[in-house]
Amino acid sequence: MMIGVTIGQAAAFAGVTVKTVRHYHKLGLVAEPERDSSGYRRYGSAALSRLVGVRALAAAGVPLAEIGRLPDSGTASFAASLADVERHLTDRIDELTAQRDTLRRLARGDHALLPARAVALLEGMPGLGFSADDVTAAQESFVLAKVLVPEGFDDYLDNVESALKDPRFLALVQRSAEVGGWEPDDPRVAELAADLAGHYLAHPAQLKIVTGLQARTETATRYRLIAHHSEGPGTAAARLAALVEAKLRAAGVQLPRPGSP
Amino acid sequence: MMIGVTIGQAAAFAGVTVKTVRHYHKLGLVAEPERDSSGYRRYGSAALSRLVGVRALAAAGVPLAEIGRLPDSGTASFAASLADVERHLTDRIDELTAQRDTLRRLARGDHALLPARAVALLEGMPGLGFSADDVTAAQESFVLAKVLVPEGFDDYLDNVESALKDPRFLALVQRSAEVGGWEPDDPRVAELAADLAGHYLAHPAQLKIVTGLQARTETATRYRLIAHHSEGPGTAAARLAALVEAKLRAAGVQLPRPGSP
DNA sequence: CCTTGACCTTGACCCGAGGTCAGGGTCGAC
DNA sequence: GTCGACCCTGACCTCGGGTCAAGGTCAAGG
Repeated sequence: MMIGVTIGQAAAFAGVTVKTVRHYHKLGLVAEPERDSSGYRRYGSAALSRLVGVRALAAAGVPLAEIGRLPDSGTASFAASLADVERHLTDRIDELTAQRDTLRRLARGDHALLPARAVALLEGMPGLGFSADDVTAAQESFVLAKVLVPEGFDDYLDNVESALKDPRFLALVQRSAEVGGWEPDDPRVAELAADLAGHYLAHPAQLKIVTGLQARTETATRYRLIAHHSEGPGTAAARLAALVEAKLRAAGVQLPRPGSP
Repeated sequence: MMIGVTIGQAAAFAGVTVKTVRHYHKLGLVAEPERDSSGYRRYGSAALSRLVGVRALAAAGVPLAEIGRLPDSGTASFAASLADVERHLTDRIDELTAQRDTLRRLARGDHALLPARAVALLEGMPGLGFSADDVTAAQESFVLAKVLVPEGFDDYLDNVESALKDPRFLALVQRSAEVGGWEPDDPRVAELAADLAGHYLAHPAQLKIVTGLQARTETATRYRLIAHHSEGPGTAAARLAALVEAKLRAAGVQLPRPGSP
């Protein structure tokens, strides 16, 4: 007379796998039942009942460790424990919902989670004659500026927005975008550097694009990461930036120097 | 001239821990940057930019393995991958929400997720003179019946509901509930068994409480698990059940026997 | 020069809730 | 006696890092 069902049947009744039942035994959530002569576990009604109860709690999201410590069903502290689990569950749901919202922004091309104003600036660039690579480079610069100097980012966007309304500045920026294809010793580099420095010095409000961030960062390292982003060493772009900085310094503008604190 | 920032600074900028950055390197999500003379990693703007991008995706719930396989940002398949992740996220949110609902039912004393009718029956028991232990035993029997013979559970509840409207049957059930305190050889056991069997045979509709489940389960094992739940071997309850079954069988009622298939 | 404390290096083990694989024993049916 | 389905134990895998261990490097202060 075989008494009780085997582990496979018990698992099927409770809607779990055999492995799961053994796992519950190992964690002490369900007592190990008697074994028959061949060493198989045999489950009676009490064991099945316990297994179903544990399963109901586990399916409701109660962590297994919690189930092991749970007071008797029906008591007040039992209800309190469940309320605790429910809070935890709600937090997790809120977290995932926030993640999903973030993901939607990311998928909508709201690249790298920049604020709406920055996205608008980037989206206007192709209409002003900039290439897709230019847009990408500008976006990366925005991301870096936001990450490295978050408290100055809004002012930075203010400065860029108003400067781009000046057609002479816009023309200079457009010439600068072409520097990627030049040789470092191209004579146009020095010429453009002179024009840029001259423009900045003639329009102090626009000079703030360069100096505004620096006033906040204090450390040269961050400034250099932003200002010299996407310049390979020894390129025409690097030489252009160095020339402009030198000219501004010569005119008395304070700029961090490589290696200074 | 130290070029680039250290791992701690890069991690702080991206809002992650040092360990996390190294983890990303190990997974190949961010290329290992150059090392300085002392072997420290030095992060330039490109590496920082990449780190921030990876972080944005990870914070949006994209699995790290997915980030590694992700096509270039901006392409159609990139958006498709993100949509995939979003579906996954939504599924998880739905799952957790369902868990929370289940948990609320469990916490509200909606014991073991029985249907409303079963809960109503259990809640009516104390008013009929049953003890808390009796209610618990009945609840466990319900749970077992539901798990072992789900398709017959509704009919079973029908039978129990209508039988309990018969005051003579109710009186018998109340006497049966006291059997837990008796000795197995108590003369009242045989007396009660005779009364129970007589009542079942006189009221075939109520006999279905015993035979209805059996007609569906087919296997003796399941029937015995339900019918003989909460009877320790050698107790008065077990003897009572055996006597009732014997009398019913003698009257021609088909009941599974221990050991039959 | 030496120490102190903060930072960096690699490597190994830990969490939850089981899944999967390996190697072997047992059952009922043919 | 042999097949397929079931059972046994034990060890390793997941995922996104956290934590610990044991040691090297750096800048500042005495």
